[in-house]
Amino acid sequence: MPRGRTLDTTMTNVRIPAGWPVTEEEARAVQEELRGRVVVDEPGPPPGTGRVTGVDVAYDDKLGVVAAAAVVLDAATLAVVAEATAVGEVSFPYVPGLLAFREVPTVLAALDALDRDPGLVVCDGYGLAHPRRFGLASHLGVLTGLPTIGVAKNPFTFTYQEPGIPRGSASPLLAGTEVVGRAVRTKAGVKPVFVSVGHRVGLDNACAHTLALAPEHRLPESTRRADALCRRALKEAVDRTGAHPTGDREGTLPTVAPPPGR
DNA sequence: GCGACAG
DNA sequence: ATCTTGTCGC
Repeated sequence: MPRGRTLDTTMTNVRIPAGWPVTEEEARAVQEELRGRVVVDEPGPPPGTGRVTGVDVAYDDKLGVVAAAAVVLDAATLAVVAEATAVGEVSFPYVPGLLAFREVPTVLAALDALDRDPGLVVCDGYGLAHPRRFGLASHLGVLTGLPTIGVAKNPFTFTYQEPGIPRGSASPLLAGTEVVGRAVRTKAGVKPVFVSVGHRVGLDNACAHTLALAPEHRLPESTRRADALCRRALKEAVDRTGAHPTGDREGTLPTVAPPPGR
């Protein structure tokens, strides 16, 4: 029984929820219905206090497997205080604008498996910066009630003026003339990250958190830790149950518990 | 109609 | 996201 890490690390298996959208039309209808529940009039937790949790997912599309990780950091020190992972079956294809339907079930399971309150949740993707103003971070926020923000690596379909070179420079992220987020330079001279509000957090606070979480690298430590953990979890899940060169190659997804007998 | 498009 | 070796740099 390998024990590599020091922290309590939970691992959960996930099935696609009954009634989960199957078509793009159904998924868009769900977004339209949930978008009204996003709360945007709260400033959110002050940066540098309490806890911040990074979430991310990794895929093996060939096997239809997805792994999610949630890593809880102490906001003041950025020390890891808790982690959890979940593995499941891919619940939706990648469609721009419908990313949440691919990630939400497994991410929710990882968050549920944590042994303490996540605090602010930082997503790899967008919140209000979305075609229907309901990206992954907002979706996750509405479903959990937790404050969330989105920090994306690409501008998606939005436009922005290049921020100044120094770390901390920023410029509006625009959908036409509407401000949907902010391009934030977390590292001098390096491509900015794209921050948007998810749920129960203001944009200024979301950007302040992002900068506080990225003192050294372009991406927030929360995202970096979650990214590394979900990749590890995916690899371990595939190594453990996936296709062996000569072994049985029955559809043995990690979600299917090994039959007791037989 | 065609291409672009978070991860 | 993922496919992929070595290589330059702190």
